Amino acid sequence: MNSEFTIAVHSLVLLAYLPGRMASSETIAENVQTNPARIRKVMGVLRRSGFVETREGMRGGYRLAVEPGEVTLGDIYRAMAAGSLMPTWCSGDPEMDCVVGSNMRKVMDGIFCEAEKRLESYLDSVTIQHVLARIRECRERRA
Amino acid sequence: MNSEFTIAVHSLVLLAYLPGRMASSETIAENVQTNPARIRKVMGVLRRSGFVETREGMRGGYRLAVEPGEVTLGDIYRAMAAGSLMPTWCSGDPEMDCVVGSNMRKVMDGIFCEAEKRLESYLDSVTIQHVLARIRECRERRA
DNA sequence: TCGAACTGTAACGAATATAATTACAGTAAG
DNA sequence: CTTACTGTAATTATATTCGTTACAGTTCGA
Repeated sequence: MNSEFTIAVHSLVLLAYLPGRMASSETIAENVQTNPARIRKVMGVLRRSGFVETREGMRGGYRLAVEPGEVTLGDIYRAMAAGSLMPTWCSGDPEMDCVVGSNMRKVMDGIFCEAEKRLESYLDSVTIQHVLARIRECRERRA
Repeated sequence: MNSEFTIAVHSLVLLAYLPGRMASSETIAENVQTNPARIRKVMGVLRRSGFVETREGMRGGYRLAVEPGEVTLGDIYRAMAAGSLMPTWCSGDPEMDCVVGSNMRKVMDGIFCEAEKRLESYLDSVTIQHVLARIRECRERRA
């Protein structure tokens, strides 16, 4: 799994936790524990997908553009990491003689494709709101 | 996803396609399109998990030790690539002050863990026999 | 209108992960 | 006792991921 997915989820949850406010890439980066440029790159994708609004210039930053209960991790996955389940390395070769060697790639593609559907369908059952709620549970359990 | 998983599935399907016979690491490597040392490494794991029998020395090699209809891709996944869904890179830091930053890691862990369960449950529904059958379908469709 | 505080983006380098190669000791068949 | 194998590890090559730096463009406010 792509770690940009994790960053995207973390950032959106943080924005949901700070409703209305603009958070700068530096603020988010500190919370996520990475550098601001990486955050800006991820947020660019989220902006183009309509999940956040951005404002450039002084007092600019990022703000959630959707209801936390309306965005699922599946939506974020599709925007950030679609196809990440399939390994880059593929076995076999369609040009070879053997039935197994020549068709394995296509068959495995189908399997990974179906596996990804299952994964997405689970991720679709979890919203940003859910994630934030789980985080708040952690706090209560500690208290 | 780990590409050793793909190699393992491919190898086992090939062995199921060549029932009874011993296949050498070189034969398998050619079919998979990689090098024999890599195959031997993967087969070592499959042997320790009981999926194949190996014989060293002349005319040695690998042979399926189980019924193709009895081994699922889930079994292979657990042997070869368990935990591969979770990214190595983690966001946040349990030591920090913010509720979000300090708990995100644990919450995401839980989500990836559940996602992996779903993935495994799908992979458990596909056996080596199924994969081989799909490959044979490719041949028939071509004819 | 100028400077400070931001985003957007790309280029580069460092660190890490993945795959190929090579080597060689051990084992079994003939 | 030689040949054809596996088992395993070390080394190198390659690809990917992540961090860093840089800078043009934008907006706010003094």
